[in-house]
Amino acid sequence: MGHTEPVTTPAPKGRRGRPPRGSATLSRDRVIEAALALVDEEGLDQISMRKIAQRLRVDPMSLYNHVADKDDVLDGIAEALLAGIPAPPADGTPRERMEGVARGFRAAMLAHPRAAPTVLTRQIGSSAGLAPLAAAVAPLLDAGCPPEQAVHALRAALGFLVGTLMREVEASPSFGTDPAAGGRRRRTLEAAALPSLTAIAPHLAVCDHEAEFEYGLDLVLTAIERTLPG
Amino acid sequence: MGHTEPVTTPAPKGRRGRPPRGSATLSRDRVIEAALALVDEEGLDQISMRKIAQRLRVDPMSLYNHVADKDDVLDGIAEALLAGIPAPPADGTPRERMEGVARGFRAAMLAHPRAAPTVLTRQIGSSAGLAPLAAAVAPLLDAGCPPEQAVHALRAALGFLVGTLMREVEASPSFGTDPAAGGRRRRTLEAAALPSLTAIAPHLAVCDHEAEFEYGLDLVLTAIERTLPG
DNA sequence: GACTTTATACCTACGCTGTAGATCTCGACA
DNA sequence: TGTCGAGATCTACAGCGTAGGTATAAAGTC
Repeated sequence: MGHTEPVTTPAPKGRRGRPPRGSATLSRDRVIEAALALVDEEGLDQISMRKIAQRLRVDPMSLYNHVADKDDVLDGIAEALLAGIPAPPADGTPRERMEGVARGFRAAMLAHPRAAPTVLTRQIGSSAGLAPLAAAVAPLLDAGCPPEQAVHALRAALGFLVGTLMREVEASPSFGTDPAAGGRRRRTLEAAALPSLTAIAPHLAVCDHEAEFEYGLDLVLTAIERTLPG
Repeated sequence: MGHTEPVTTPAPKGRRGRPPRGSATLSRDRVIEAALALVDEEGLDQISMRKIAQRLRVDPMSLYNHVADKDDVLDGIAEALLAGIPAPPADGTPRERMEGVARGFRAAMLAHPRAAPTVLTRQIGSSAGLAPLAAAVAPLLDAGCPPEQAVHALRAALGFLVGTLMREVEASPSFGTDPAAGGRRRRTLEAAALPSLTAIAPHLAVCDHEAEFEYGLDLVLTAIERTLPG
């Protein structure tokens, strides 16, 4: 019960000014780390500059010494997630290498599902995503694919990845996956008048994300493979 | 210059209570229509209950007689967009019919690009999306595709659609499309150290969304077609 | 050592947000 | 005519992002 504080007081009881040398100082990385932890726990829409500051036991305005604004924090979170993509193996068939990048990307997003939309739903201004991008094109170019076509293929594949991962992290339309898990009033697909829907309804009700991902990835990569010369 | 009002006053100068018979009354549809118009003009992140009310010349709290909360408004916008998908032709090859649904979906989203994320980035609790869904599966089932596989194909295709449209409406990672258009500090892909990137950089700089969409759609639908029996 | 500069922390305050709760006023039904 | 309830307004609150100001100690300069 020791000392009692007004509960809203940050921490070092109002000591102002530059912190003395020994003390743990703030930094952009610490801010973003705290923000990410908060997102993991409470969700993207629940974070606020004030809560981040509270977690760091610091005044909210102090954050602005290390971060431009809230948007900058979200950018930082996105960078952190992208940095979590493992470097893919440089050997193997082109197909295997592309699968490696795709799976690495997926794994990085699923490591922080609630934060994933920072990557999937924003323009990323950072260069953190360039390495995986390069790793994804390289196999195509190595296989003799003309650059222009490689870009087409890349965009198609990225489209699939983004859309599919959005569904996995429940940030996207999903029709019937996981009843009761979705927000609010998830109605039970009364479908009725639409015969083709009643035919597939039972299969819509289940969704093994991993299997679904692999199915689609195979579809897309096979299609891309077929456009390669030779 | 007639009558001057404090500018923040809604409209009928504070008349309280149930509106007299002749006057135009509020309704859920009117609220959502106004909200959609506002999103079209100012963007999703700029709308607020207060601005919607102002546009309707009504007190902010009046909206709550017709709408549960702000989230409900966004749901309504999503429904409105989905309702804009034209009914696809019921004849033609399976391929043509699926293309029809996909293009209709795209057209409906591009009709309100700034509102599109309400559809693309939320779980939709409404049945407004069921008709297009049914229209998309029907060709597969008609072609003898087993229901389970049809669902896999559907999910893969939807993933591609969502991801690609997110990029088109600039709500998603896009690497280098349309320089200067993107938010804030769109850096010029200094890439440098990554040779495979410098090889494709010029092609990353241009992006014809329509062509890109058709390329990917062809890729995906061809792949799906190949899994059909016969 | 003394003086200045600079980085970093805190504090106050503003305008905006979503919305709970109370109040008023009319049309509709008894 | 009396009562009721739907639908509008008004007031108010807690929370948000952040502009602007102030204090303090470290680092740089002589």
